[in-house]
Amino acid sequence: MLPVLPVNAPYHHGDLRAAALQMGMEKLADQEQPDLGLRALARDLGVSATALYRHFPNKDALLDALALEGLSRLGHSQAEAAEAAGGGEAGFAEVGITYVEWAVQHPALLRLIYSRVGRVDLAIDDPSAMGEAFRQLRKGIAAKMPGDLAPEERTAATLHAWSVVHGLAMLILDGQIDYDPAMIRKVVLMTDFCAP
Amino acid sequence: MLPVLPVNAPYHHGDLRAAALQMGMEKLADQEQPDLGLRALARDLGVSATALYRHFPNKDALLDALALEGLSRLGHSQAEAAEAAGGGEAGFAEVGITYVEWAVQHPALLRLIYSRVGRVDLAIDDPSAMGEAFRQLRKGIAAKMPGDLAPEERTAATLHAWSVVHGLAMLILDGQIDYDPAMIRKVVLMTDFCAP
DNA sequence: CAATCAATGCTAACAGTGTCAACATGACTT
DNA sequence: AAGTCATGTTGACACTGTTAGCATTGATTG
Repeated sequence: MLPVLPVNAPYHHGDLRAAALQMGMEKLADQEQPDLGLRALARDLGVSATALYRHFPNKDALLDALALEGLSRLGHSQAEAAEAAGGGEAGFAEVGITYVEWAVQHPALLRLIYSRVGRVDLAIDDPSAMGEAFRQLRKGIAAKMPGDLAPEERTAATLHAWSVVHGLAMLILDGQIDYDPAMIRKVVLMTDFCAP
Repeated sequence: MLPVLPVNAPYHHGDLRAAALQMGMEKLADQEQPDLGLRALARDLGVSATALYRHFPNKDALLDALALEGLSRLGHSQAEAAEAAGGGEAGFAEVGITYVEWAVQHPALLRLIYSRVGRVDLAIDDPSAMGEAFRQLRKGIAAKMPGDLAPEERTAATLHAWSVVHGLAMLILDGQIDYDPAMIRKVVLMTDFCAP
């Protein structure tokens, strides 16, 4: 977290935007509840606070960018897990479990994502970002459910699965329940959609 | 939100602590994402910022107190709903649904609760607060499940039910899914614990 | 009843923040 | 080589949480 290029630093940084995002990601990875202050971040980058305004309109935009990047990484992890499990129903289960495991491994980042994902600006930047991250979930659910289900039931089942993994992740992050991989598996797989 | 007692205000407020909590609750009820600044709150109370330090050691303590009060109200709503439904299995379902509905009606407050409920200070203030709010849930789950279930399965089922309602509430609050009472019912009631 | 004292209020100040305006530097274009 | 524009800088403003020190009051004593 030391200033980058402390000596012989050229007047122009080269790629401050990327450096800021990387530094932000590191802070999010290191601390559980990092204070992503604009000034503090600039200080760690060895740059004046206002320099960041050449790359982001304001602090919110910077945090949105970090959240967007996190969302992308989460989506990739899920897709990887699904593929590794051979897709299909097993792959789908893995997507849900991966969601929770990823959240445990990146608590600050997931929290940032969810604190900003409802904001308009983020949606404007990339309307499909959320869909990208959760498309895996929806697709898997559709494949898993009986084909003759009413659309309403289908929607309910999708929301149910999504709620389980998201709620479980949040409760673990907030320290309400202990982290236990086996228990996570059990809870996520419990969503079985037995006929109503 | 105008200053209380703007004229002829006595030097001593009377019960500033209660007034601050009430004002905070009003702000939480009014705005979706209120900025509960200590100074701003004091201004609205018609009082100097530092006066609040006679009643709360710091801002965190004030927010903790608000979160604690919110937790209590949530618990009461759930207990009421369970009783109104006649207890038992129907009552239990109502507890879950009430959780989500309450979250929708008090978005800022629920968010505050969950942003602070993991903190040590809150637990120290009232170790049983969280248990109080969710005891309804656990009790209901225990009554609903088959009696011969292994403890591990029982725990998993409890976490599952908790995760569903909490995740659903969060997703609605974050604007990920639309508010639809009928759909909420359907999703919550979908937790059926069919034999594994 | 008067004196004291603790509770509760106040102002002033400090460090920190996000943000804007105005100026400086340097890399690329013509 | 000259000029332009992206990118950096300093300085300032308004805001925040917090502390120290002082003022006022209601309650508790002698």
